[in-house]
Amino acid sequence: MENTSYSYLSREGNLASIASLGRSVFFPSNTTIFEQGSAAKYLYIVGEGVIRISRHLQDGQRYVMAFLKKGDICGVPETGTYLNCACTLSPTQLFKVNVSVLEKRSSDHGELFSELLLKTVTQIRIQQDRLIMTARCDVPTKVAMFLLDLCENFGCFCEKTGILTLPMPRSDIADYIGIAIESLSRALQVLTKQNVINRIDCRHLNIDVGRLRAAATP
Amino acid sequence: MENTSYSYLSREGNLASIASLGRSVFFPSNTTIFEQGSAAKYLYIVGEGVIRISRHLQDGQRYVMAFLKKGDICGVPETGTYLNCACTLSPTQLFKVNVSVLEKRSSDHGELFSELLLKTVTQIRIQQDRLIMTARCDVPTKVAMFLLDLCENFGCFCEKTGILTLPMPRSDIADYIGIAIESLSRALQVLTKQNVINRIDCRHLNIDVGRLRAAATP
DNA sequence: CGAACAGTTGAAGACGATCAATCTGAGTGG
DNA sequence: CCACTCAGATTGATCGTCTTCAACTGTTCG
Repeated sequence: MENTSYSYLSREGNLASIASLGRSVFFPSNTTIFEQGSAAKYLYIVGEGVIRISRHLQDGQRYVMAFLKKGDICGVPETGTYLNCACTLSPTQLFKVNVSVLEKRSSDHGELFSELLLKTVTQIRIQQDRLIMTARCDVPTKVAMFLLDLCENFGCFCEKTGILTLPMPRSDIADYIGIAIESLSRALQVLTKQNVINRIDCRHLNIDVGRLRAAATP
Repeated sequence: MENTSYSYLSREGNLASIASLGRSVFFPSNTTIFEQGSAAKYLYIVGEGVIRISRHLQDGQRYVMAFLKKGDICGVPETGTYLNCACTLSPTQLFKVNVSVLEKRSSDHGELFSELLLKTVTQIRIQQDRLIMTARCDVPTKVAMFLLDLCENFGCFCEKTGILTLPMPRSDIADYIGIAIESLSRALQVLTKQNVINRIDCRHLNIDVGRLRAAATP
């Protein structure tokens, strides 16, 4: 594997140059570092200890997104608020970097890397949502969420007619959601019985967006 | 929600400055853009069309990681090879950017953003693996994968004694894996019966790493 | 027209969730 | 030092959901 064309990414990712912009802070065991929903003013780099990153869902359930260890990073902002909460599992030392410092650095450089960074951070958020969906929702809900995503983001839904044109076959959808093709078919049956969708042919569905949104809420 | 402290990330993420470095290319429907495992020389930004990103697993199964649409990005390299394969679902126009161009730009700027970018790209890869695990593996396999991760990456496994010290309670593990606490307990039973692990007390396990690695392979 | 593939439907079984009961172990106060 | 307590962890029994395998339907294209 040649190492020339992507060395910009393959160097030691120790985050030293970022950590040096912040200050070292300590937390005892079982302490909240930041709350879900609060303003994301700091980015943290773990020095020592183990941290739990978790998400509190509407229904009271909890999902643990990650366990962080030395060299890991959390609090990279995208929307301005923390999407998850962070809590120590052991006495922990962190480097705390003010996000405004990054802002300042960004203007010194070109937009290229910050654009790329934004895209990757967005993708992490999307994958987190998907992870929760995969782990916690039943099949009809998963399918509804997928259809809603198609309607809202893929430009294959006609608002006038209410018709969604599926750009991919059943097998791709099933492999995306992580279910069997047959389960997908049955979930579409369920949604049809609930008058959420109406099958025109296998690539065209009539959608009641309001009901779909309800069906896509766990 | 104030917009000052993170505007470096909140500007329109259209990737225009990156796309401008590449050239426009077209693919017909149902065409492979890149194969899983091949050298990652280009980064792609979707102009028009829908692309399927999928992963082929060892056992012949397939998992669809994502469907990409206008403005989405794929092929951001981390390890030097593509981890997934990309295939068009419709006629597609893309911007194809040589990774070496990014390399060149990186050296012009500080290391800060490329370090951050590497971290986020790594996190995306880890989340992808976790997504596959969550969707496709049975509970004992999931638990084995988790324990192996702890042994290899969290510094809580003593090679001499073969004892793993769990840094978190059962509830955290279960919420991380996405299973019930009781299922976790039963999975540990199964692994014990297979002589993969041996319970000392609820925070300490004797581990047979070789067998654990086997149990963690789907 | 019929072959080949995509999608749907049916029946059986496996797996994990849930609820309830029990066990363990660390911390507390007598 | 020993009961007592309470949360965490395990075990048992039951039930529902999703997978699997199989048969069938429908659609596209030579």
